[in-house]
Amino acid sequence: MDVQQTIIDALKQAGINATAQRIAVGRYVLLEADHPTADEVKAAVDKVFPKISMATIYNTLHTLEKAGILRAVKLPHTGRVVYDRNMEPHYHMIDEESGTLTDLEAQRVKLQHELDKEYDIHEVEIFFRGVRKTDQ
Amino acid sequence: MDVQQTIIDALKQAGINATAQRIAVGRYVLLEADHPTADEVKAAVDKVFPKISMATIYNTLHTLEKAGILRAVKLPHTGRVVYDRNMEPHYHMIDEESGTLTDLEAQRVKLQHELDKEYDIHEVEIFFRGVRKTDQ
DNA sequence: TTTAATGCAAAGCGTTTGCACTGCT
DNA sequence: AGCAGTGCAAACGCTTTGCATTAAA
Repeated sequence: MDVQQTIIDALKQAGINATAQRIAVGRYVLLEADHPTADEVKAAVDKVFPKISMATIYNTLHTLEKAGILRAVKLPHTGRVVYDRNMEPHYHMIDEESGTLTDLEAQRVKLQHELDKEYDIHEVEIFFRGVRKTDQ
Repeated sequence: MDVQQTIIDALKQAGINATAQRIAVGRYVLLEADHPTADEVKAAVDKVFPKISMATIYNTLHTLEKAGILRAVKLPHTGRVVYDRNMEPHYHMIDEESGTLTDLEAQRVKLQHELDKEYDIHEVEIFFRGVRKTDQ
């Protein structure tokens, strides 16, 4: 099955009408990209689908979010939004040197607290910030 | 010792020239406020010091940040910046009902991971999101 | 034909900037 | 006079909006 069809199926499964623009955006953010900003999505999609408008980029990203197959992450250092196709529980490492954002599977971090006594906790967001050690 | 003098001393200690505007802003963000936005700082300071400009608000907040006596926190749900006078290591709880931000002392949350093997970690930011349980 | 999706341009919001003005020293 | 601090207004970057146009069912 080709990539195009994979995306069309994914969109349909999510209840999203698979238009050409949505397929192009979906293909990039759901299969190819790694935490892109909206700009980067536009730049990438433009190559394949010139003249797509920023409004459609945002519309589509919001549609994917609402459908539960994409997540917007607001970065605390820049304040910018990046899009994350990893829908599993996970945290983020921000490499201060490169600016790169890396996913950390939830099981790599153990959290202990007694906040449940006071709160119904719906989500825990963690950003680690640091630099990758030089391998030696 | 009165409040005014406390702030003047705090500013001087931080190497900041204690102008009238800075005292007004400092008094609010360092003593009175609880995670205010820049707007809220302006609104509060305006009562005491009408016609202060947004530029001066931001200038002063940045000056306090650079002096290490105030911290800017970018909220992941709204993307807005709030100012935090708590300079001890701590995390944040966002009450989804009220929008309130509460500090959580670092020792209330135990974090275990082996990321230090790969990274020099400079900071860990945690946002808990949930609602306060109804006392029963 | 009537509904959904798109594209454009304008507006919005919070923040930053440039620059002239003020007021201490 | 010199200089840090201030205020205004314009610019900024990203995102959202309104609305007319197009494509699709």
